[in-house]
Amino acid sequence: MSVDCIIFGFDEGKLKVLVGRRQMDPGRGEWSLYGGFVAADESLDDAAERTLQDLTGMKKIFMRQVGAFGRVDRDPGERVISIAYYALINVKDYSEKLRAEHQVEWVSINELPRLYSDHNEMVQKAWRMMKQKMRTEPIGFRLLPSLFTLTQLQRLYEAVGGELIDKRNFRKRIKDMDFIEKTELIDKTTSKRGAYLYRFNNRVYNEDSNFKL
Amino acid sequence: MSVDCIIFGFDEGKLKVLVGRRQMDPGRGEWSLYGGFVAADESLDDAAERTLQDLTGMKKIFMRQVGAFGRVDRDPGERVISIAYYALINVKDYSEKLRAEHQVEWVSINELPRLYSDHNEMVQKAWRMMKQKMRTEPIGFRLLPSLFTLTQLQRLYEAVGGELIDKRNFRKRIKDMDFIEKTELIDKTTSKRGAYLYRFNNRVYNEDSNFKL
DNA sequence: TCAAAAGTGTTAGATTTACACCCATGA
DNA sequence: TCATGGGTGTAAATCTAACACTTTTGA
Repeated sequence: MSVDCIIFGFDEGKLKVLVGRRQMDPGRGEWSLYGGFVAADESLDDAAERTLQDLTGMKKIFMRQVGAFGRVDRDPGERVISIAYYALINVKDYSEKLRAEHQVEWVSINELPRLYSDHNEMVQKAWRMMKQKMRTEPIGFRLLPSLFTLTQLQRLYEAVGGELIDKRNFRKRIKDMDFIEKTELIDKTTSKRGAYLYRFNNRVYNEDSNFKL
Repeated sequence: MSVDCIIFGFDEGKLKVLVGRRQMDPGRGEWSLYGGFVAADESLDDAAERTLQDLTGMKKIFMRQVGAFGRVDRDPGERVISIAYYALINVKDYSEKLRAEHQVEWVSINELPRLYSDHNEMVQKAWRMMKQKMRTEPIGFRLLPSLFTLTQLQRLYEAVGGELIDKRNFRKRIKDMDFIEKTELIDKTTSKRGAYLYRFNNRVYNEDSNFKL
């Protein structure tokens, strides 16, 4: 009984997944998701949470179950049933040191190599679920810094949805959502002119509550 | 490691679930979903399929995984992780004899009693997923006889969605879907005038392919 | 001065919703 | 003949999609 984590990040305008070389037999050296075993005294969710924290050092990561994967021959050694979870983190919040220690790296979801066992399937299913959830719940902000520009947000939705979005229509929809607040701060790293920084206000969201992108 | 099945049926204008009294300890006698254990040499899907067939005698039942349920204390005896599956069957196709033998009955989803362990959670999640899928994929027909009236179909969507639908708008949408074919047959069981019977043509659906209700 | 990203409204078309009456029949 | 469920169309409102130019500023 194990858990495997599909950890999504957003960087360089691309949706990425954290993958590494498998450290144990069978399949040592193959590209793989990061996972762990479920202890006798912990729930599946707890196991996933612990695994995520072990890898990233971060707590309270947004995480959802993808499902159970249980082909008989999915693990060439003994029989292992694995529960997949996807998680969303901000790439910049992840300690480079920890990342290197665990020998995992961010790979664009469009350029994923063949992964160990059924891990590619897990990624595809996780992506599908995450995409769906991102349309109707404000979870995308977990992939961004707490202050972000509208262009960044748009690029995120484009990367996840896999298609370009009209800038004016996108911004119109954002304006209707009061919980996406414009600050007076300006980010000048991506343009000479600079772009206003926005923030997601969860308190306001919980009052008025409706999200659709 | 077990599987639990949320078997949906549609009868008397209501969405129903097949539940029975639990036959083993712990929890003997409590209302419960029908389940079974996963054998060492079968996949999760195979285990669910076998369990469904064992209960209903039917093969090739439409079935989807709901997810893994793994609270440590979810089973008061030893630790059991369960994978829930939902399935759709036509109530009329289910042998009354088999049903009685297994001592399970159809209970309206709105009148479900408290079920064993976390089974109520499973049902709710299954319902949510099924509802979602029924909007965009033509799976609802599995809950109906192969010939059905438009009123039956509408009642089904109302029962699953939990709200009333405008008759004319509903029928307008049906007309746009060429794979829902009107036959020349008339059902006179529900009205004096009689209503045309329709059928879902999967072949046509696979050609033209788009469903939205 | 110019290249590059930020910012901003309008309009046509498509989709969705609301709504009320006649039809056919068996009892 | 009448009660019951079957069947049908239109118009307003809303939502969606397409589309192009001006602004700011650092190099």
